[in-house]
Amino acid sequence: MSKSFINIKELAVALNLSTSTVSRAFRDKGDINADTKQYILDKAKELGYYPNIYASNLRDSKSRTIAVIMPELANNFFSLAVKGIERVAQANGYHTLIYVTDSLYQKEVEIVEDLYNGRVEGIIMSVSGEGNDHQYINKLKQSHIPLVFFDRVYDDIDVPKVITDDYDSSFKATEYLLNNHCDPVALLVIDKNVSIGNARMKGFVDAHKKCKVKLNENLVVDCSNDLEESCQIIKHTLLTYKPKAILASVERLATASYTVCLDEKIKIPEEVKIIGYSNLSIASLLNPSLSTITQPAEELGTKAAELLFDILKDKPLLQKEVVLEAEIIHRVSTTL
Amino acid sequence: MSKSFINIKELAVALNLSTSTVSRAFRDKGDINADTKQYILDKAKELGYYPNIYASNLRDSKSRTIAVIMPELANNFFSLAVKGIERVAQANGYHTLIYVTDSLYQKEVEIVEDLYNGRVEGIIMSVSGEGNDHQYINKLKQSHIPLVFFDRVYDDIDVPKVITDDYDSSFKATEYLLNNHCDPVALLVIDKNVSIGNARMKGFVDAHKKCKVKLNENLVVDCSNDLEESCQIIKHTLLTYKPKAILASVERLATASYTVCLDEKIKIPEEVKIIGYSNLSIASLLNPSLSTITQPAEELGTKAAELLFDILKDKPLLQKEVVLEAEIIHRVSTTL
DNA sequence: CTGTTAGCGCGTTCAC
DNA sequence: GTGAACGCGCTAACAG
Repeated sequence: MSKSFINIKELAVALNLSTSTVSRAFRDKGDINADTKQYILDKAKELGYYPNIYASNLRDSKSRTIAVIMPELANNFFSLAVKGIERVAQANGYHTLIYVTDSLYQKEVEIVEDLYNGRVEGIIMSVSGEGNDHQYINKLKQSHIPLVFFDRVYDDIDVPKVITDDYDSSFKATEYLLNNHCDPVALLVIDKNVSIGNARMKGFVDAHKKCKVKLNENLVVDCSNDLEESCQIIKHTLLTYKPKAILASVERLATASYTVCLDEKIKIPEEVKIIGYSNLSIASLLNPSLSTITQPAEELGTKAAELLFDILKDKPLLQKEVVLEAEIIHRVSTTL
Repeated sequence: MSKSFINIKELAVALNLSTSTVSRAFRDKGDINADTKQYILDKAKELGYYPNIYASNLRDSKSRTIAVIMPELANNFFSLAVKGIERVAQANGYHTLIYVTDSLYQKEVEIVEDLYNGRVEGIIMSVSGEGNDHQYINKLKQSHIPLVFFDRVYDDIDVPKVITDDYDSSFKATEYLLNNHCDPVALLVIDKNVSIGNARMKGFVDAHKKCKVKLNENLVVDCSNDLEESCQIIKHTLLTYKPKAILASVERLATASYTVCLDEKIKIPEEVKIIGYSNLSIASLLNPSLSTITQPAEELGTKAAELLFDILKDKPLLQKEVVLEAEIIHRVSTTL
């Protein structure tokens, strides 16, 4: 840090008091005369003294800082989630570090490893590396740094999780489509292996079973993080398999589908219906208005942060897993 | 922080070496035997030793942390900007703290004051409190903590700024509308006093002068941070003054205008044209597609972060003020 | 190349 | 109610 102008010793000298007395003035135990305390505080303000946070951290083994690690930030879902987290942290007098992995497992590992040293008291994470080794997470336990997952989780790691019931929402959305003559329906995912993609896929598959509709494997479509590439894949799917409906597992793929349909002059919802997981506040302003499965993103973040602070405060955890409800909102894009 | 299992002393004992030798193994000066270094690193890994970051911070007066302070996070512009900042920070081996003020001046002051103590080496901020006292910013200088403004700035504070030419883009957009028989045109702002709102208003006013169109003061409309309230205000403006065009100074007000027009069955662009400052990636998917003035949000963040790191590295600053260009994209909502 | 020593700034004993 | 002294964990001098 850039050196603050004055430290406790200098302030003590200026006040003709001991450093311990000065220190006491900044803590809130009644072990100091009210007058001297005020005297000290006034002088401190005058001289611009602020206790060095890192010395305190070292002394107390407390950093009052948490970390949020997520695959991306610049999207409606994650920025809302972080907003919720930051708000709770601020309310608890904590600071919030953010780390974006760009969906890269290796980056996630590096970031977490950089946190073993105690920089933060706790971590809230939405994961990037399902299908990879997760042992590095366990070292966190050794360092006594609590971890809470939200939305995208590792099922094989036993930490508190805050999620929405992706299986259920996907199942319901798919069932709705199948029951309304939208066979075949295509599922667009980013990564089948990620917990989210996985649950949403299972719901999709099981809805087919329930509706006794045979599923064409080619209609579970792995897209890309790259928009251009995804559009190509979607276009190919649309032209080749002519699905009557699309279920997009992330917002980006829903809007990409719109773009493709616009380009290819495929009419929504007449020729293809579209519904997608999305936190777009203006879904109703799209052309046509987009049907959405909307997760309570901010609440997810809030809840995850609250869980983390419960742990930090040694409160007994009521639930290891919090499942919030997603809302399915049918708009014009799935109108029959 | 939660105590890491083992400290340097214990590791040194386990290795039968001195702490300074151990310390050297973790730094990258060539002042240690390669073999002993490897020996130490191996043992460290085995025992799960990680240098305590706060002890290092204290020792070196370096935190390798920066702060981002902004009015809001959950919107396209700011989340993109933060993405850019975080990326640069990560590339420099720095950590990024984020703070959201909810556009509250008082919160901004509290947050900044909480940073005087040297928690961070530098601050990147988009401000919330134009029209208030900014003296508290100057204390940062006393603490030698560099500050860079982006997008929303205090003109009376002399620190590096990364902005777009809001006056220019607003002028051009307004001029376009006035030259195409869209008189009167309404300007929607959140806060006339904020630098952004101010520059965008000046451009708006001056375009009227240039086009020799008399400006109705009632058509510079102060909206709210609350969506519902803003819609009411916009509706009132639309019904009372019947503007032929709307220039929305922030994305939220553009989409709110769409919502009002949808509700009131006012046709865009036939009855009213709409253009807005926006980073919506799907502006072209709206009904009708939205004309936008788009700022290079991520680049703004990137540039601000680069400037800050230049300062931290004592590089000479080439420019006190970086002005990036916004792009005006006309779509259907301003079609004549 | 390695060990010894002396703080970084603060907060908490324990005396007085 | 206040001060002296120690140590949190680490690293930079300095010596050897």
